[in-house]
Amino acid sequence: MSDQKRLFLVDAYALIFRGYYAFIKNPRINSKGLDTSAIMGFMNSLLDVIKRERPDHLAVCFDKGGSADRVEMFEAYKANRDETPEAIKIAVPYIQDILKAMHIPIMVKEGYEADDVIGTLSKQAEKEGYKTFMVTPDKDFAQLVSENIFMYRPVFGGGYETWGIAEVQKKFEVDNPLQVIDFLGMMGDSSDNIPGLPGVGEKTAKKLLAEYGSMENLLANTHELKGKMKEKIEGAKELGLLSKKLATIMLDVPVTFNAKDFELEQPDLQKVTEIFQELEFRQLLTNFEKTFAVEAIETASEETKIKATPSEVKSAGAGQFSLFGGDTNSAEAPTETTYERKTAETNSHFYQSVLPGMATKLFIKNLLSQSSVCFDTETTSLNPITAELVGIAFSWETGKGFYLPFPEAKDEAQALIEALRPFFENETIQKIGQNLKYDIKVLAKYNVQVKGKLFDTMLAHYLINPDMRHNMDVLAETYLNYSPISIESLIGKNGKNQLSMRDVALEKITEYAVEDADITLQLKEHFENELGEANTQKLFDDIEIPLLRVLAAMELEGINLDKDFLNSLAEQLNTDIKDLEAKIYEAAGEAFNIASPKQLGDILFDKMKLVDKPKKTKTGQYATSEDILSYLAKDHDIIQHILDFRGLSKLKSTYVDALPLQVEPTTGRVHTDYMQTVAATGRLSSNNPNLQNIPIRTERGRQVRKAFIPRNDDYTLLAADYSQIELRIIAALSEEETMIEAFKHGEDIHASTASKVFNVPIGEVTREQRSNAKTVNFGIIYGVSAFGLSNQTDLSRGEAKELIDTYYETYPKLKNYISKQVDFARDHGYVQTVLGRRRYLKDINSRNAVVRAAAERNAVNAPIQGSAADIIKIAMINIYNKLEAGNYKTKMLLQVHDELVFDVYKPELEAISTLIKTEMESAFKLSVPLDVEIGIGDNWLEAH
DNA sequence: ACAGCACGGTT
DNA sequence: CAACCGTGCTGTA
Repeated sequence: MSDQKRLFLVDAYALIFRGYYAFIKNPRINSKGLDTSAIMGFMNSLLDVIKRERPDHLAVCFDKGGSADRVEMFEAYKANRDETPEAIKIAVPYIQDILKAMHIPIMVKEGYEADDVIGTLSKQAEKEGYKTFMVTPDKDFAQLVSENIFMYRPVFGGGYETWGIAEVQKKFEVDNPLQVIDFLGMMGDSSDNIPGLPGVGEKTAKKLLAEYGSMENLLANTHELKGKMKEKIEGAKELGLLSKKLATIMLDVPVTFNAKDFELEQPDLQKVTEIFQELEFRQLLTNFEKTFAVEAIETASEETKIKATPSEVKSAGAGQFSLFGGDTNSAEAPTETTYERKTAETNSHFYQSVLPGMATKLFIKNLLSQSSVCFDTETTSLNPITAELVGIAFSWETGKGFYLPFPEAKDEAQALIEALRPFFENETIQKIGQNLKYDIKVLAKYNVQVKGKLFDTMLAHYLINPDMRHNMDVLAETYLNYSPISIESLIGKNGKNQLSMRDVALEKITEYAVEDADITLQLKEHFENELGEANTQKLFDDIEIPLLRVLAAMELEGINLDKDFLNSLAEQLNTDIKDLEAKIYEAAGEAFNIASPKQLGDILFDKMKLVDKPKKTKTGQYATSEDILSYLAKDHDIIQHILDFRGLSKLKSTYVDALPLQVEPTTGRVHTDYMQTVAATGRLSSNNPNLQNIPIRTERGRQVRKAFIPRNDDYTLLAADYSQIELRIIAALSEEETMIEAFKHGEDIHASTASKVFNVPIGEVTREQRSNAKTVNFGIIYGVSAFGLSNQTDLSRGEAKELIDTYYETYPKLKNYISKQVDFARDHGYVQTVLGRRRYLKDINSRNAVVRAAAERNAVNAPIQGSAADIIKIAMINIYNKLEAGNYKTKMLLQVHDELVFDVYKPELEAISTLIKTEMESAFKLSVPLDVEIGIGDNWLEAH
């Protein structure tokens, strides 16, 4: 690094606004009623920059009176800005006072914006050999970047990024930072009310810039443009030039860079302290003192000391630790802003860290003498496969708990977990946790099993109220009126600057981790009683808890993916997509972004006027969804091309391109994450990646399934599908004999329905009749209406209604069952599955007919979909247990609602096929037989 | 960077 | 018409 001097120029308003909005949800109000959000936000940023960068020279620049020149050019300039918030207006004089006390120059010139001041100063400093850093998030500044001038941009979640020439070239896709002006001029800026060229947004601006290099060159060559864009831009040449001028930062402001004045020196601590005291900035003052390495005053150092663990905190703002004594109404105390909710700071607690050596031995001895313990692992990653243990928190008594930090060295960590093995593998100690599947997976990577009875608070709450969310923070707030320490306060927001758990100080992580265990334990005590209802308890003990271990095993197993195959698929798709793109552009007469429904709608319906009165979406855009476009497909080639383009793009981006990226490098396999508490009906959901929506319906799409393959040549894939499980359930629950008989005789149920509804022999059912019958059969499960049915088929509203009526005549008990479900829901407020899984329907008696109808459909659908989910869950547990007990090499890999996929060790194939079929068909006894179809193959497609 | 929308993939 | 998840675009910030 060179020893070039560094100058930091701070864009005051940008940071003030940023700070103000950071606190917008939780404004800082001090005891005098003053909103100090903006001041605090700005000071935090300023101190942060000083602390990180230790600049030699620094100044803060303000706007004054707006830009006279720009308003003269364009009246509306910045005219649509909202009135500056009161808190910001108040903030400015305070901030300027603080800056004066800090001996930091305030640069401001009447009639100029901070941009211009900073621009002028940075160019002056450059001539004197300085490196200048412009502290601002505002992209406009990118035009000033040079070899010696950089942007220093705060990023969300903390931290900064420095933009030099290379970064600007990349972000804006330009050769020279000066072209940023052309870019801004073209696309405009709604916040500054720079008009820009009509119809030109970010994407188009980049495209035009790449082609023409500048606004002037573009305007000189508009004859090369096509279609609507040509028209629009030719009509706006003046506006374009004006926009560019407005976007240009001025470099001739009458200000002077004076190195001596700009030197960063020691602040006047006395004065700063006075102002901070008035504002009630306690923590900021400590921070300030640390930043300037001033001797901390007695009480301040005292405050840092008490944070050492073990810590006992009685209540926040306890007088004796208050810096200024007497005044405990600090604006920074969380108690001030979070109303009456309890927090770790207001609640008495005793959280201890257990350090290596004797303490650990004693702790484990104590741990092993417990009968029920809540634990929570802290790790380096959310991905349990790569996660390393950072520590584990334990609690078995409300308000108390312990935290065991784990060493970073692998062998030492393994040694510690070995010491804990007797606890985790103890069959008699109950283990309590929130989302235990995660902890179990992490521990499995250390070769430790979690044995004994489990209580998962997330699962418990899922059964108590499936429609809510089940994260610990929500549960704590709802049931304990308690706000846990946020993970963000430890490691920052999710993003590239987020810290690892490893980087968190022991005292902090102890408070955080033990609090989690403590709260989870308290939630367990709460939920235990609520589960009391006989059925819910059984569902919990016999289904969800055992299933958690099954899912953990399936997820750890993962599935083998043929990346090469997908890559070749991607290339084919690419060629076809390019072809379609060319055809579409030709038909449209111009290039546009086909993937943008907005642009597509404009082309089809504004420009080409393919239809008289196009349908609009609820937001007023033209609707371009598949069902609408396919009506037009036969009349216009372009539509078919668009539909094909859509289909192929979706295939490529969502599956073919995305899946290979999801292969876990350490295992070479794809590990989905099954969510056990998301779907309100009891189904699982799958993500990262979602393996429950891999295409199958179209020829092109189903190729993706060929990429899912057995682990090696000794294995084969087996897919086991429940056939028509939901229809069987509704037939059984409604006791509809006609339908039950059809199933008992192994008839094609849709053909059977068609034969009865259309009154023809089953052998003479036409393809169309069967298809319509199939739609109604499914419709029934979803609580169909005539409107919905006619949308799904070629039938008119009237025909649809007639079909539904005949259907109900054919299956009278089915109709009866549906109204019984709705009545039950009205009386009890919930419906339930065959195993007693409940779904509460608060809208079932709503006076709003639309809302009520939706609740009624749920009343019909939830028991059906949910019972099917219950049944396959039972099958999964039983199969898993048999595979384990029989020491089979075969592994269960995937669940897709009514299908299970296995990696079968070939020598076990015969035994396994029988085992799976038997277990699935006998998982639950209905008055209708369950039927399972087994398929085997070298990939998932073949196995069907 | 994030939220909301439109769209489309599965059962 | 039920239950989900992921991608890309767009406007706001």
